[in-house]
Amino acid sequence: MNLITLKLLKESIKVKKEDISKLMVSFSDPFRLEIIDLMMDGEVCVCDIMKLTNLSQSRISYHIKILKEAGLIADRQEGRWVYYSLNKESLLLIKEWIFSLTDYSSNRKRCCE
Amino acid sequence: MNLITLKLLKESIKVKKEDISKLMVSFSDPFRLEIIDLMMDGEVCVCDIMKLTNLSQSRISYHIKILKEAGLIADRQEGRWVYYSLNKESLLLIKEWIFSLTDYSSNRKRCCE
DNA sequence: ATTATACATCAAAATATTTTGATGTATCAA
DNA sequence: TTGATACATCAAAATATTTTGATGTATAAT
Repeated sequence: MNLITLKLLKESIKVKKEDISKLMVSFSDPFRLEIIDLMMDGEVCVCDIMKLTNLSQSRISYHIKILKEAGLIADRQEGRWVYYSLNKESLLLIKEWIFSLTDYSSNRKRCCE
Repeated sequence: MNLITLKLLKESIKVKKEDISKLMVSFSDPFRLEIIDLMMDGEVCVCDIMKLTNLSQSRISYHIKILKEAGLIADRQEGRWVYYSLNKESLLLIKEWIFSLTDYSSNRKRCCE
C-alpha cells in the first residue's frame, strides 16, 4: 500500500507516499533549505539567491527545479527576472502530514500481534 | 549562515540546517515512509516490517539505520528482538519547523531591496 | 553443544543525485 | 542590432545513496 492516511480535524485524506517523499526531498538538502529560508521573507529571483549565497547560477537553477517539480514553489516572470515563492498549499499538505504523525502516533507497545 | 530560525509561540530557537535536512532525509524515501507509517501504530521489530512489506532484512536494517542516525526513532532490545518506535522529540522539532514555515512565510513581494 | 532466529554489518554493484562548465534563449538597454 | 543580463538546460564528471547477497554476532531453544 503506497498511501498515507492523514487524519485531520474533519476528515481523513489519503496521500501517495511518493508525493510526500517528493515534497520531503525538497527539504533533504541544506542548500535547498537555505533557498527555502530566503523565500520565507518573500519572493526571490535566482540573482538574489546568488548574491545571498555562494552558489553558482546553474547550481541554483538545478535546486530550484527540484523544488518546482515537487510543487513546493511557484514562479512568476517579470521581464528578465523570474520570481520564486513558496507555495502555501504544499506547505499545508506537509503540515497536515506532520500533524497526523505527531498527533496520532501511539505509545502502544507492539503494533503487530 | 547554516542556521534556521524557528519562530515559536514563546521564543525563537535556532536549528542547524544540517540537522533539519538529516531529519528530512528520513522522509524522502517511500520505503522509509512505509516503515514510519508502521511505527505510527506502535513499536515494530525488523521481522514485523518484513512480514508487512516486501523488503529484505538487510534493506530494512539499512533504512532503520538512516532513521536512527537522524534521531527519528528509538530502539529497545528485548531478547533477540529489537523494537523500534518513533521518537516524539524529533517529530516535535519537525513540527515546529513546519509551523515556522507555514505561519511566518510572508506574502511580501521581493524580499531583497 | 548444536541449531535456529533476529538482526547488524560489510563489500560490491547498481542507481541516483549533485556539481560543473558550456551553451542556449529571452528580455532589455544602448 | 549589438551587447549585456537573467535564467534554463545540457552532457560529463563527481559524489552519494540504495540494493544485494554474504557473513558476523547475540540470543534462545533443543
